[in-house]
Amino acid sequence: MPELPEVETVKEGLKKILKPEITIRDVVFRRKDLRSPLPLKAKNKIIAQAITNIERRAKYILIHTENSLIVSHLGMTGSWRVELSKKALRTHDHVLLGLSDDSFLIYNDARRFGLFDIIDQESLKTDKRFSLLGPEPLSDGFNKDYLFAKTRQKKIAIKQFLMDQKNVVGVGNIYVCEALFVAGVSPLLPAGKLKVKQAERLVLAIQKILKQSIKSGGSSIDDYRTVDDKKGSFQQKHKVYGRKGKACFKCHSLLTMQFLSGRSTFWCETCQK
DNA sequence: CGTACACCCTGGCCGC
DNA sequence: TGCGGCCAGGGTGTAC
Repeated sequence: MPELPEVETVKEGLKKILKPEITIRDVVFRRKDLRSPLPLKAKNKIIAQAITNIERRAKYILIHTENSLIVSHLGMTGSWRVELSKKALRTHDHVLLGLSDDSFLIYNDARRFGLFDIIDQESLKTDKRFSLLGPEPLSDGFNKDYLFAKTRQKKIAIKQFLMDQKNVVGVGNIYVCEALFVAGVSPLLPAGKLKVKQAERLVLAIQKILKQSIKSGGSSIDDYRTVDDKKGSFQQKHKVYGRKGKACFKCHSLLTMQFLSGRSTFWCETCQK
């Protein structure tokens, strides 16, 4: 579910709430693990610590404290929200951060594909989860020359290439479909066959789609919610995702859906070559 | 190394 | 109304 626009929206929402003077008063883990074990022993590292900064890297949210770093990933169904009382707890609320303003920051994740970890600030550089990541799609490092060079000799489909976080981060199943449509590139095209022109159109399309979605607060198909527990609205602007058998907005032929490495893939066979 | 695939897990929806 | 099957925005481990 959450791709770059959703994670960015959640990060911005957390930033508004977690003012610099706020400290973490208490940490409660309501189960032992999500996808990986919860850092049961490391929780003392963040107790009584002030929150100093919050940033997003790829689809991860990084909450800096004075001495440590909270690493969070929303997986498919993760969310962060704030409550003023423990009476408001819901099923799948797995981590509670009690804050110095008496509110609770809560990580909820039905499918538990997400991540909540506490690491040392220095380990960020060496941590395997981060050291192998590709460039941010909205940074200068992601440009047509990079994409063209990086795709050379690659046989995998361009869609899979773009979803591989080693090549570029933050792009998931929805936005890759949308960006490929905007760029007029077939998801099945072997990455190595991409022309310079197509690489240029793809970079621009990815950046445009991601920026538009961030403005809409992301796409809420099902579970995704902002920190205020609201839905994003970009799903209303999807041109191909979820529109199998419906008319293409450009040429009116019927959109195709096919599974590609287990992920549903939507596109227009007429407009995307 | 690159690629393909199963798997982790719960819930909602669809068809019977 | 109930139930089984299928599908879902992600990432990783394993096998070739």
